[in-house]
Order: sequence, then C-alpha cells, then structure tokens
Amino acid sequence: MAGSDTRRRILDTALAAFGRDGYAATSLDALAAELGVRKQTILYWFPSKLDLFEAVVDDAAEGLADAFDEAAAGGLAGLDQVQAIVDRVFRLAVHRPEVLGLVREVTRPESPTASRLGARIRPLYDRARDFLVREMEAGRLRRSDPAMLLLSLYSAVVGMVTELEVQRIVGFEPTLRSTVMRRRELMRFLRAALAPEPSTPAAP
Amino acid sequence: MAGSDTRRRILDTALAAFGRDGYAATSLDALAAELGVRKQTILYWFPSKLDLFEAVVDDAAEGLADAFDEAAAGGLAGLDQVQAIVDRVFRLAVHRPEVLGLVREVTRPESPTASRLGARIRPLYDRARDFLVREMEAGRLRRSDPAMLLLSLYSAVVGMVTELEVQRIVGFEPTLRSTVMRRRELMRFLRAALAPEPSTPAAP
DNA sequence: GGCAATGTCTACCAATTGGTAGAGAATTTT
DNA sequence: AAAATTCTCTACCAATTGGTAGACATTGCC
Repeated sequence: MAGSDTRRRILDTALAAFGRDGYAATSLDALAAELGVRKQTILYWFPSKLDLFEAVVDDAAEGLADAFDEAAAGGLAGLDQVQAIVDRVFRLAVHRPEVLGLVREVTRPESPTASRLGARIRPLYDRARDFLVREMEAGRLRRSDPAMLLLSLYSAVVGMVTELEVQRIVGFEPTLRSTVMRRRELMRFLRAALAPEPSTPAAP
Repeated sequence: MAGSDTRRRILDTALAAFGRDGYAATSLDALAAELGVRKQTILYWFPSKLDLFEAVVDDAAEGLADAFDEAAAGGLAGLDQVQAIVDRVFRLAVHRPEVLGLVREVTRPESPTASRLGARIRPLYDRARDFLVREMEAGRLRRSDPAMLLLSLYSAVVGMVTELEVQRIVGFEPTLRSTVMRRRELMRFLRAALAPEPSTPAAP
C-alpha cells in the first residue's frame, strides 16, 4: 500500500507547486523531480495534468472545509464564533500560504476550474451565510449584507497573505510582529463592523 | 514611424495577456496571433520574452504613477486627498483590471521581477508615506502607522477587483450596483479609520 | 535613381511540454 | 509456487516553446 502514500505525496507537493508557481509554470517533469519519481508515476495516479490540478483543488477545498468545521465545532455564537473561524483560517493561511496561492490561481478571470472550486466552496459559503443571517436575526450581530461581509472577510484574509510579499517588494522584511499587528487590526475592524450595539463611548 | 506604433500595441496587448493569463501561460505565438503579426516582430522590438515582460511591468508602473500624479495634482489635503487617490486608483482597477492582474502576477513569492516592480513603485510608496506623515502631524489625519495603512489600502483595492471573480465563482454575477456598494463601504471604513476626531454621535 | 536604415516576414532549430506504450519489479491472491 | 494485480520504470512521440539567421519589402535621404 505504498502506492496510496505516493498519491498523497503527489497531491501535497503539487499543491505547493501549483500554489507557489501557478498551473502553467509547473511542469510534470519538475514536479516529478521534486518528488524523486518519474513523471509517468504521476500520470499513473492522475491521468492528466488537468486531472491532477482538479484533484489538488478538491483536496485544498476539503482542507478549508475541515478548518471551518474544526472552528465551528466549539458551538460558539455571535462574534466569538466569527473570531474563532477567522483565527483558524488565518492560521491556515499563514503557515500554509500555498493554499491561498492556489485560491489566487483559481480565481483568475478565465480559469476553467473556477466553477469547480465554486462547487466545492459553495456549501461552506452557504453555511457561513446562514450562520450570519441567523445570528443577525437573534440580535447577536449587527444587521448588514451577509454576502458583502463574507467578501470583506475573504479579501482581508487573502490580502493579509499577499501583503507579506508586497511588504517584501516595497523593501522591508515582514516581521512576525507586523503580522500579529495586522491580524489584531483586522479583528478590531470586524468587531467594530459586527458588534450588535454601536459601542458607547468609554467611561472611566 | 508605424513601427513605434507597433511597439505600443505590443505593450498594450502584452499587458492585457500577462495580466489576464500570467507570464508562463502567455506564449509569444499566441500574443502575435492576437496582434495579427508574427512572433519575430515581437522579438524584434523586445529581444526576449522576459525583456518584454519587464517592459510591460515598467509600463504598468508608469501608468500607476500617472494615475497618482493626476489625483495628487488637485492639491487637496487630508481625507479629501486620500479619497481622490483611492477614487482614481479604483477607477483604474475597475476598467483596466489587467493592471491589477499584473501586480498580482508580479507579487508571486518567487517572481524574479518582484524587485523590479519594487524599484518602480518605491518612489510612489515613499511619496504616499510622506504625505500621510505630514498630514498626521498637521492634525488633518488621525495618527496611525502609515505603512500599515498603505497596506490596508492596497489590500482593499486589489481585493475589490479579485472579489469580482470570487463573486462569480460563488454563483452570482457581480453587478455594477454591488461594485458601487463595495467602494462606498471602503470609503466609509477609511473615513472612520482616518478622521482626526472620533466622530461625535449625530444630533438631529 | 541609388542606398542605407527600418521593420516585418519565412524558414529553421534545440529544448521542453504533456502524453502513450509497454516492459519489469514487487506484492497479493489463489 | 503460479498467477494476477499493483506500481514504477524506460523508451518514445507529436506539439509547442522561446529564439536565431537571414531574405524581402518599405521608407526616407542624398
């Protein structure tokens, strides 16, 4: 049963490569070399490069879904639940940036796999949306457009990862401290946008 | 002098193609076909594909700089100036998304042209930073970390464009209305984050 | 009209690409 | 132990890639 281990390794390495370099810039030969295996072994497990990519997308979507499930398992409500999920996705995004890189790759305007990722992500999206609507109606979250809110969250998380590279481009190394600061800033923004009551001025 | 017109056309078409499909997925042959010209014509004007890409990056950076200049020419101060620039960049991003696509392409973790874009963008960044610091010291903007603020702005604008595709993936066509709403939301956020005084509760 | 520069083309080329065919181990089943 | 299945390999292949060499046309200059 060493085979299914090979399959697993191919998926992981391919996820990293596709997420880092993109689909077109990743060749099966290079991938195989990185795996210490021949290209034909990859083509044995996945009949074509596109099949491999789709499997990788499915795999990544599953990983995302698991992260959500884990964060939702606590049975929290309102803002606490929101924060738990954001924390979890954030953690994933920071120490496995390839996943976000893959999302970025798939969200290219003409990507043929876009609809595929859409199908995989859609249930997550619906769940999140239902949750928000429910909590808003229960008065635990401020009323707002849930779709817009979810887009903001997506943008904030993806932006965070991307910004690390932009920081580097602009000339300074991204530090752990700056990352932590950014996350705190995001949380502050979310609380402000979502807290059910307009926060009353602090009294001493 | 039809030649330099060709050069211009190559640059424009290449910007669109690189921004849409990425560097690796854009072949010189395809580009030439789109231009109604032979590949060798492209290689006459730009000695290699990488040279072409670098020229495109420079060109895009110049376009961004021009947009900034134009928005800064009004000589506004404080929040008004911020809003003018955001409006301008936003406009560019919405009706020429390839430019943002190119930025996204260049900000890949391993991109060899990252430092190149960095060098071109750096002056813009410094100018923006100086402006923010100056206005903060003059009391026209609330004090905060200018670098962080700029990253937020970048993330918000890039996110806006990306989200159009994500919306589509999740299943509904992005409407003009939703785009306008998103921009308004961003502006509201910015004003809240930057207004020098915590806004006093509205009195009737 | 001759001539040089400019610009676009045709004709190739070596390397790389994703993919096929099938041999040969290794492992499992009988 | 024989047979069948599972897995990885070597050997190719056609198509596409970025790039070179040089012919051919067009234009502006003398």
